[in-house]
Amino acid sequence: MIDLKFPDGSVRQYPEGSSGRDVAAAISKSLEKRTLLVRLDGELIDFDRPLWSGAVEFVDRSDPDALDTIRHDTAHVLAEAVQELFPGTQVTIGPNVEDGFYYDFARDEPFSTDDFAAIEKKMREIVDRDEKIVREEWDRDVAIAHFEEIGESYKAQIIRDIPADQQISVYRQGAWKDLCRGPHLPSTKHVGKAFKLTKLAGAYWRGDQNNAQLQRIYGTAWASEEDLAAYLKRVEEAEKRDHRKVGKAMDLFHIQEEGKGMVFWHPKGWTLYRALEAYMRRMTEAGGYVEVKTPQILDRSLWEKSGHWEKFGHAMFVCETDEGESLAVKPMNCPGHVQIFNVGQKSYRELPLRMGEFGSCHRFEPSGGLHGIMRVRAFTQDDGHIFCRDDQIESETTTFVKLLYQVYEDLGVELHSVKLALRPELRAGTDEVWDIAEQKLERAAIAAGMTVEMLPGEGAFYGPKLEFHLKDAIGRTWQCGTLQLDFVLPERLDAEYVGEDGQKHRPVMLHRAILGTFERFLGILIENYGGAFPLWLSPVQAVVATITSDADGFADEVAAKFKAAGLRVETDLRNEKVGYKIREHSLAKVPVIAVVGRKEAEEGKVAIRRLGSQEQTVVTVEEAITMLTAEATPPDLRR
RNA sequence: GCCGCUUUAGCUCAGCUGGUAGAGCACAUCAUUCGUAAUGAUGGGGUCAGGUGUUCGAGUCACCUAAGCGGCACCA
Repeated sequence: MIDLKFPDGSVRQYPEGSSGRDVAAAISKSLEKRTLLVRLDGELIDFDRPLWSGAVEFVDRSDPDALDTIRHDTAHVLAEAVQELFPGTQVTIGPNVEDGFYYDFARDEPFSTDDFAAIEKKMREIVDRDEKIVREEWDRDVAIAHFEEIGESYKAQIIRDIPADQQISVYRQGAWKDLCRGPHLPSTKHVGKAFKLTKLAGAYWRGDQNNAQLQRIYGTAWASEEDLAAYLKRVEEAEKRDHRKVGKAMDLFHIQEEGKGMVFWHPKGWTLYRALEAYMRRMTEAGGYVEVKTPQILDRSLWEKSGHWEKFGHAMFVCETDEGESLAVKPMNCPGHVQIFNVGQKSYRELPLRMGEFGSCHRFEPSGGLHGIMRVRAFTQDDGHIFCRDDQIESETTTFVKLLYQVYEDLGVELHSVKLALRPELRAGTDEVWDIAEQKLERAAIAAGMTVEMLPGEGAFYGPKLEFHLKDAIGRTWQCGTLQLDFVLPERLDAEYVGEDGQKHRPVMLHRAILGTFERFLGILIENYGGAFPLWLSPVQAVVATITSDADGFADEVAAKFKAAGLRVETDLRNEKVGYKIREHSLAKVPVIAVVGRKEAEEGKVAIRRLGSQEQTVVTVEEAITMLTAEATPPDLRR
């Protein structure tokens, strides 16, 4: 007998070998009918799989765990459909991901998105066939031989790599079967039809570009048609906030063929950029940084010495002079900052020395990785290097994280996640140094109150790094802020200070950025606000629009007063109806429209209309200025 | 860089099975002076991304190149 504990606390005994279905059926017909999976001691298992003693819960369609399984099963249905329609296609892996799933196929012929309709149709057929999904446990050698025999070499490879002590389970749905850990739904009917294939992509086998490239089909799947429709609607809405669209519509910037990955900032975009830059300059100065400026191009020898040439030489823009010199456009600012640190003698009394630069860098990024202004070849980092002693790492980390949090809060962005990237395969520095660096950074992160996700192998070549990720409009995450601990560069570039003991010591270097790059961060900001920026960031803060030309003189007067008060203002004196002007400036996301007609001109007032509201507030010009300048004050200057 | 897709007027997009380009918005001119999300009329504007080929004839078909988009890989 097995003992099952139910959510209400009761414990009951069932015969050995009872499945979730047996137990549910004994309780009620409707429970059996709506249940898809069983949660046994927190682990999700098949409804028809024999249970063992533990705490049991029945999982129905509304459970988030069920949704993950629905997505995973949809991937299986996709694979079955594809193999039915395109014989000879090999299956590999097909996990569920956020909002959906994908499946990687190996096939000589390319798939096309034109195939999606036929595949979806076949998938619906499979759902209608209501194939039972049955778990089988196989012997490894039998499984390997079987999958080899049917030409599924990727599956055979996967089985070979499964640790010897692990059970090999195969799920059979109808005539189709797939190696899978499970769990799965009882039958294909339960997958439902709230799915849609969304995109087609190439993906390397096991994520390694030295391996074969597979064809990945992505899809989305939901528990109900309504959820699917809502999701598609959400995506559609999010796409409208795309920084490339908004950037074009608001005339903020453009990129053209002759400057791939390089941004032409237009007047409005540059105004936004400068508002952000001015804010960052104040924040970093207040944070105890000294600002510097270092050369754009430096001799190759310096990059060789720093180690960047070896690792990233291929991605650097290089110039050769007629005199035979070889120089590189800086891909980063660190070596330059060390040069400044190295001039003269530094005392321990000067540490921590926080050095900042809005450093314009260039990197020859792979063409396929470029993305709007988020991933570019020419960018400006809000870079900074903190030279400090070992015993200052923790407090400097805490101070930095505090500053970063303050900036993100001021800018209204939400931190998605913090990750700690650990030693990569190709790296500088000894393992002992890395042990210390990783340990120190983790401890400092914990001390700063962060929960961090570990990323083995993803660190910089000179040290581990903390990554601060933000989300774009459609949910992709981007690394923005970073804090990197570095024992290697000071060594390579001979940075030293005189300690309390009169001896020379190596400082530790903390590389850090809050925005990461202005380009990427502005991309995120544009998408987060959908172009409707808070007043202090808005490129055009107010438009003074006339109703008739009688008010032209007064409108100019109002605009002049706004401008004198520091507001970014434009006038709209065109011979157009006021409704037309309102529409146009609203679409242009101008936060404040000050309408003036004959009445306002006589009374010295303006009718203020805010973006997103139909309301009008009629106030004197002076009242408007007081109100708007207060709101247009950057957050750090209000404190 | 790799895989798939896309590229037509300043912008957003039509253009069927090949028969030498079209809409809306924008722009210009004229009329209209109007009270909070589109006033009307007229007009100008295109080497159909670039190239090569097939064809009597190519925006349309094939191939090459480039950029963009979606992923993958990369990301100091």
